[in-house]
Amino acid sequence: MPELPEVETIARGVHERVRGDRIAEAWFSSFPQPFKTPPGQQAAGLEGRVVLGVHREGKHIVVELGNVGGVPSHPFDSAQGRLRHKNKDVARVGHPDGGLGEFDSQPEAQWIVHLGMTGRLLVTAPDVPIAAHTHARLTLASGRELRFVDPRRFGRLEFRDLRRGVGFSATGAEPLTIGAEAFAALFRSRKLYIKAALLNQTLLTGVGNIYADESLFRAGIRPRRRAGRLTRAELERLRTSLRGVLQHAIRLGGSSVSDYVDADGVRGFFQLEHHVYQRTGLPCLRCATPIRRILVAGRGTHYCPKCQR
DNA sequence: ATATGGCCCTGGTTGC
DNA sequence: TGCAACCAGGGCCATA
Repeated sequence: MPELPEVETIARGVHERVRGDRIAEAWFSSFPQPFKTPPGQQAAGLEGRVVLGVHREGKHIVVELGNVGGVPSHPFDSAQGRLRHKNKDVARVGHPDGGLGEFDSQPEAQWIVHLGMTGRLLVTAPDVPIAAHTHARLTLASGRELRFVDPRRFGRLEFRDLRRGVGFSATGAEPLTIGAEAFAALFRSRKLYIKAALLNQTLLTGVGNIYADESLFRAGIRPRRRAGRLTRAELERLRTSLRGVLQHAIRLGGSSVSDYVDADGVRGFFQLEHHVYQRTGLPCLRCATPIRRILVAGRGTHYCPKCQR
């Protein structure tokens, strides 16, 4: 289940691999489920456009696209495509910044990918077999393909023409950068459980079930505390715990239980050392009390009854 | 306005 | 052993 750290890792990986490449052809499956924009409209908007960059907003991957007729700032050498594809250092040769630097031209459109529960965004060689539940295939000028695979179809694909509308922006605050004052204000006088509040994407964006449970454990707060009843000190512990666990997971390259696959299609199974998540009945790593599992906001919720008050 | 619960989906796990 | 029922949950929508 991709949350902020997994999506960040995937966005960075895709950025490094496809920046400067051109979308030659776009194919979409006939399932209606994953498409916020009709597939035909997405294909028409994507074909011919240049990928200026890829970044994360909340749990969304935003692909910034340049104009149809333009020349890519860093044209991809198709003969070297595979070599670059397999070696990150080589891939950086054409991109001195090597990261999420400024665009070289103004984005005209965006392709927005939400991975849902089981979505994967892969950069592959064209001869890699098509996985089951592949819903999108973008053939790139370099010869490689950008594929979207999603068995459960909880993911979403959207195309935005920036000349006709506004760009994508996440609904909630970024947990990595939000300050103490703004964080406390999010929960003030709210009656819902703090666990439910952390999952609410209109308050904070990017936090899912794993990091909600883990940050509450690290902050020593029970998931069924009412959000508005937390003290200022508890909120500050929660903010720093959340930021810390997210940053840690990003450093590890994202963590997940079963569905995370990195942009290369290589299983990036960097399972974070979860303290409570899916450790029901196992001893708490801090005090050895068995971890308890309850249901909050329809989600499995794990906590230590002794460490969390 | 705020909060809750049902629904969409398939694959892996559980239980008989 | 085999098969069916069950469970997982992010986001959206209807409802209270």
